[in-house]
Amino acid sequence: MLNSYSSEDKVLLSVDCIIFGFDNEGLKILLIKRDFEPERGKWSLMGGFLKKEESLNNAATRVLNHYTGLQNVYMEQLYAFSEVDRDPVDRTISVAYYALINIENHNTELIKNYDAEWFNISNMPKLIFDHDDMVAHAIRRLRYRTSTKPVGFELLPEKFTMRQLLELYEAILDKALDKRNFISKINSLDILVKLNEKDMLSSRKGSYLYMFDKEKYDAKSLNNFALNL
Amino acid sequence: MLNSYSSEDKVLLSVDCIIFGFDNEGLKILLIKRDFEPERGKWSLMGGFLKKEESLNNAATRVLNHYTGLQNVYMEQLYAFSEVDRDPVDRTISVAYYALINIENHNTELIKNYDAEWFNISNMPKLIFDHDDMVAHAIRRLRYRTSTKPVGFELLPEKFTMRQLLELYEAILDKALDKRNFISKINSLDILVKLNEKDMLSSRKGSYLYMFDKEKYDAKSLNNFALNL
DNA sequence: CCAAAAGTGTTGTGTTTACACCCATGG
DNA sequence: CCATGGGTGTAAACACAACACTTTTGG
Repeated sequence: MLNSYSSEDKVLLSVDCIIFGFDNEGLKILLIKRDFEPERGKWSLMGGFLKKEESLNNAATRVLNHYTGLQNVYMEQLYAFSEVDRDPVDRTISVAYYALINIENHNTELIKNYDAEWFNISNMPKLIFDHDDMVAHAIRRLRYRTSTKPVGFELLPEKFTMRQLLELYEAILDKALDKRNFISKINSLDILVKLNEKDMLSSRKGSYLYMFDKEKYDAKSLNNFALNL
Repeated sequence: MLNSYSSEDKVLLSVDCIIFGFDNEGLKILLIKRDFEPERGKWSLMGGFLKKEESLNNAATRVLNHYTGLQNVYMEQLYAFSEVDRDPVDRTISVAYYALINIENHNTELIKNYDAEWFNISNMPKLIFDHDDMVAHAIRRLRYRTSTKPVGFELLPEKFTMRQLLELYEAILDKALDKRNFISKINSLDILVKLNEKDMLSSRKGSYLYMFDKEKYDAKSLNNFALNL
């Protein structure tokens, strides 16, 4: 009789998503007002339970899509949170994921219906359960990941200015960066294309738009792009 | 009726441990010969199921202690593996942990009884299920962690020579390091104490023994010791 | 013509790498 | 006395950090 591990305990597994976005006000995360007990009305990450016939990655993707309407989003598994009393209702282990989205692309209708809201990471409400820990983890991981892989572009529109890119890195790393040094480091990586097109909204002179050149980046097959900021 | 999420699926959760050790032959991991079906007789990581009343960290610690007799071991959660068909017997999500132990300290009787064996990481058998992935993950994480936190010492005896430390880093990073540069980097961190005691086994001249000075390290409260090797 | 942001290089400092010889000792 | 590993410093190349002025143009 070997087709089950019959005497072992089974538990609930959930995923919780830390959804990052970026705009000219800084780095933000998307939170939802919980509409069921316990902790109804408190702010929470977006989550859901793992179904028996899906992987954790699938579950995280499903949850993200459900709340934002988005697909093909950069997501990464963070950590499994498993303190026995972390959820007062039932024993639940939660695997946290973070996602990087272009804040302009998601379905604003959808998030309004869910009572969701973007919060600046420096100005966030207290969250339920251990969700604050999850967010802290996510920010640490995002800092590491952005200095190691070109994932920052996921948070920007397809075409962006150097100023936007600079401000993105400043927001993620939470420190001021030198404009000239930053630009020459980025240029030395040789993974952007400069377009013959300017963004005229931010200044009279206008500033050039750039795009991330994924082909070029992949061709280099760096396993680590070591952006030492 | 709010004291359960009653309609959600429950699943089995297990932990699997990648146990690293180091000796003069290199970096090793401890594997066990599986003694039940399926895959009886194949090599496997040491694992066990999560019990309802313990956290994942507790479960990992319990499993490690069960197989090695060790306590107070450096362990870190790696990643949750959740492909639907990863375990043919039953739907099981497994959270991988890695541990760093001083290979001389564990209970050799115990591991003999369990049909366990140390394998050099460059010379490992194929493992069951997705355990090879877990090991690959663990090695990557160990590389990152050792260049960022002083965890390498967990793999060495309390007193060790510079040569041992050098060879440890060479084994972890899988590359040759320059002896003089390595020693001056380590010394510049100022976290070792040089003892008035030599190891006379490795050479006629004898080489000085060192200890990691945790107090000194903590006092500096570096959040990252940036050993750029 | 002026306010506001864009764009652009150089220099000093510190870090990293490459490299080779003498020392101490047990046998 | 010699074989073996232990221990030590310097110079060149490179990467990083600090720094300020000119350009453009809409209003």
